Amino acid sequence: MISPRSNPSEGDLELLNLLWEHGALSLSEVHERLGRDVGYTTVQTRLNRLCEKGLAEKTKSGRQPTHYAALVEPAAVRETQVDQFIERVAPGSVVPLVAHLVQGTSLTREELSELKKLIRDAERRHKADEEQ
Amino acid sequence: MISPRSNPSEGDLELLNLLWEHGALSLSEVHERLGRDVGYTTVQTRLNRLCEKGLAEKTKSGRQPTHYAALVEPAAVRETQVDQFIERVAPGSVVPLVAHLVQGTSLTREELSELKKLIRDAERRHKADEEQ
DNA sequence: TATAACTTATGACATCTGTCGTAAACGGCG
DNA sequence: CGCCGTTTACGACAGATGTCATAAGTTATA
Repeated sequence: MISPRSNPSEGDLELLNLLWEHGALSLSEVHERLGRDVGYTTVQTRLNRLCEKGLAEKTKSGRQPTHYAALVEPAAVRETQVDQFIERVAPGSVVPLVAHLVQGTSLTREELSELKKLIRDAERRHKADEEQ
Repeated sequence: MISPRSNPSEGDLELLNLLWEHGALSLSEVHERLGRDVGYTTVQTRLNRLCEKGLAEKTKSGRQPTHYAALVEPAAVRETQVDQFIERVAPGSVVPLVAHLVQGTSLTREELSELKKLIRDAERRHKADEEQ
């Protein structure tokens, strides 16, 4: 895994999410898929800065327009983001945050069972630790 | 609840966390409690900007130095932050993020039970909705 | 090939944020 | 009263970020 030279900004993540979802994209493809109404060269600048930060790279093949490919893994970036977020928003108190998430109506039944399973696993690990 | 004129930045949250924890503080008190090594007038500027944003206010009583008091509730701010965070970091997929939290953070047994209860409640609400 | 369409390079600008210096205002004490 | 430490006001600056315009280069096609 290449280490990025700096943290992705909010806008960087907007772009990275697209590259993660669709794979390498050309400037015009990114511009299309950005739902928002933003200038073409704005997207260009932001993609280039993404490269300068080591978060993406330009790949050229034949006479296709340059494509931009993410250089960082979604899971890794997101985990770092989560950790930093907790640190700055609610130092040392995750429960209320998760509570808000779970109470927001968005979760499906499947997601709820997944979470339940995660918690059961965590409890098991807890118990195992105590028995040491 | 007063509505803030803009979103708290990362640095704003650092200050707000202090004001939420200790109540209204004077500039020098904030400066002390900020563990980091940062200039006195830096803290001054940042506290004043917090006020300009409608996130805090100056309160003067007698000949005490001015105190800064948060004007927004921690829970409300944090919930907004969580929602925005999810939207930009992992649009529409909370589970992996919560997974990382549950696995990475060392939650106590009590916290785990709380979470379990939250999920049970959410499942109940889910079921109730279906039976409509 | 010439022209239109698309792609790319550059430079510019405003705002936000974190950082600080300088200096004025204020309050207590000798 | 006059000095000194504290408090406050104000302005400045740099870097990050989002925004875009202009123009040069490239590709496809009529």
